[in-house]
Amino acid sequence: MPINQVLLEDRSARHTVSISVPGAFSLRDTLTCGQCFRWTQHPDGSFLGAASGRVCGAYQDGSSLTLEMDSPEDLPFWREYFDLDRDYDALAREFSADKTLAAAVRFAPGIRILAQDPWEALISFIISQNNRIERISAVIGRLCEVFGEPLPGGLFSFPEPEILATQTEESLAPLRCGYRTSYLLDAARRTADGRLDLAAVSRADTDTARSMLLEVRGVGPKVAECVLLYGFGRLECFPVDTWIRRVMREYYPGGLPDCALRYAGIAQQFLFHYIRNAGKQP
DNA sequence: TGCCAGGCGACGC
DNA sequence: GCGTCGCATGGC
Repeated sequence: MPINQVLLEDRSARHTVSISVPGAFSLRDTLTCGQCFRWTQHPDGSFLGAASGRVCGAYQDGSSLTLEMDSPEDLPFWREYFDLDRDYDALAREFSADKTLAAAVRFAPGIRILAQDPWEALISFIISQNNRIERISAVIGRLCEVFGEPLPGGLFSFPEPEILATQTEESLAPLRCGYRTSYLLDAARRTADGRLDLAAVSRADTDTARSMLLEVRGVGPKVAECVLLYGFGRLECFPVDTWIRRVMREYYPGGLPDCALRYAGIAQQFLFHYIRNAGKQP
């Protein structure tokens, strides 16, 4: 099975498992639909990425998903990360009560909501504001390379709050993230000194969690919603960016349909991908 | 060149 | 409370 060149060089230290996934699952759509920024695709079709200090090479062939991990004990972590144990078929049926949502699901039924690290999600979506996905990835890549720890496969960990908290606007300048630098510093310092307690956010009800995140400079309604959805698994949260605003104007002037509300965040990801990409293919 | 990007904070009213 | 504007950076 072709995983990727980088990892093959150090194969002895790695562990490969192939698992069966639902037919609709799409590794590619899941990793390239704009919810995460640290996976790269290799010419052989495999993906290489890191999350929570773990490295993963991933390759999909139909209903077979092959994961190359640091340790066999990481499998439960990656199952949860890729949300492999949720019944998305049932979800698709629920969503299909609405015509637009049904079309969005049909367009890319294999998208899954990744369970990302809260701290990484916070910083990533602060950087995402008024920015393009390619550039967000580039900035985060530099952030990890400069301030993270080296991992297998030439990757780097996401830098801890304590590391970023001791930086300055000058030392962060090489990231070229513009005016968001001060936001990033505020988030890091609050997290490092406990004014923002991500474990407490995790325990709190969603309204309380949201208000805790909104205290960070550079975190407004949209970023808070993204952090809750992608970092804390609050699947009812519904980030509204320029694309989703377009969807709302065009299809839902009266608000989201009832069938979307319970898992509005998942619906949002399908709609986001749909509005950005439908029509691009011939 | 101007416009826009997974927005937000400051400001004016 | 709501609308408008500036904001770094970079691609088209």
